[in-house]
Amino acid sequence: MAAARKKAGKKPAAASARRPARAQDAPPPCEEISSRHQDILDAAAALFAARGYQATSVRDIGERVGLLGGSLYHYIKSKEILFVTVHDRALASAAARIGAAIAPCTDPWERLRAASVALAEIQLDPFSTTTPMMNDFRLLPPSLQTRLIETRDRFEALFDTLVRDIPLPADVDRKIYRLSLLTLLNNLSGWYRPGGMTPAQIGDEVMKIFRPR
Amino acid sequence: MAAARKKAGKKPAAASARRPARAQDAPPPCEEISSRHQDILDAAAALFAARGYQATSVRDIGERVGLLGGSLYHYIKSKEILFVTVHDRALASAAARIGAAIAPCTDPWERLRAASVALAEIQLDPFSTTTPMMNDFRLLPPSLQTRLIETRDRFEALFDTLVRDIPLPADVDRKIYRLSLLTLLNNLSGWYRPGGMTPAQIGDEVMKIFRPR
DNA sequence: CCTACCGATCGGTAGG
DNA sequence: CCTACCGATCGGTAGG
Repeated sequence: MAAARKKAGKKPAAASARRPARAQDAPPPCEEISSRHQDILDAAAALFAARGYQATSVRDIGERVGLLGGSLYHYIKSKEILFVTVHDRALASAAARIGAAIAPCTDPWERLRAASVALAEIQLDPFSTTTPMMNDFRLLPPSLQTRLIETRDRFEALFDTLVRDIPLPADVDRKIYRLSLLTLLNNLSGWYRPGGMTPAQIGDEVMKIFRPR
Repeated sequence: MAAARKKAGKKPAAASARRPARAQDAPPPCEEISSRHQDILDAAAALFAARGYQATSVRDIGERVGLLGGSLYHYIKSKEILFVTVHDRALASAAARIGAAIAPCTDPWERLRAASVALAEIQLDPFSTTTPMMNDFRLLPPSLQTRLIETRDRFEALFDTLVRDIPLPADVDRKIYRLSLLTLLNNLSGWYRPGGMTPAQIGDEVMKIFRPR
């Protein structure tokens, strides 16, 4: 990281060099602007997921897309709002992936298993950008925290339905059950190391624990 | 937080004012030095637990004990090493508390239940300083990360023994089982809100899920 | 234990 | 989209 900053004497023009030249007086086509904006969202997602909000600077994000930090502010309003945008998109993408995974299943236990395996795969995919951002909003201002918590709660409501449908002993608290399962799956990356079990196998093992025998 | 910094025009002499005056030429008694050092460790533990490593500045810690940030460096070597010290002490204290909780139990399930309830109480105690620091070493240099992970692994080995002793279906992976239980208990503060169940009741509910019926 | 400061870095802006 | 900069803050140090 320090080395990357040291050798940054070269102009960060790599991204625009990859793009076909465009006459300077022609207005930028709408697609190019949104494509650059998309690059920024992708770079921010990867860095926030890997290092967290506080440890990611706008200059880091700019470097990834071939811009200086200040130049990002033509596309974003603030670092905080950028994080909220990235967070919302990541959860929406995760929800879609889980929805597709449970669609073919009808048995309640099969549906919960399919959703758990899908969430395990999302959280452990090294190229996924949903990973550990789900938690740790503490570094953002409280106003944004409530926004983020609302989005996360809406995402987790998916599991609310799935847990409601499974048969469980009467003395098991379904809210604790659901929160326990989600906490577990969301924090797999805290101890998972590639090379052993696959994410799908881990999801299956977790379901063994959570399914009464 | 901003308000506290704003009104800091007053000299931060509160701590030394509470202490009885000492003749300026007398050598400082050894106990006073270690007491001040202890105050720093306590303040750092509370702030690291509440805000995390990165969001806690040495000036914040100094303010809590009535010193300026730079003055801390008479007692500490660096912020990083201060964190390692605080972390080690917190885990040692937690291990002692859990050891005391399981001592009266002989039945393997009772021992695991007692340990889980004790860990839930530690993680949810608002005055405890063990809370969420167990994870999130990402902001520290890798050399210290391995130190911290070693300490944490030694702490969690306590649960290794407990899980080894319980009867479980042959197809349940005990490593996944142990890591799942620990992940769960260590992240209770992510969703727990005071006023509902007690930490002990939550520990009991979690054990219901993890105990095969 | 403070004063006074170092160099680095931060999010963000003006002005072109 | 860059240059050049703002004010704030950071961990840490010298020198008394």
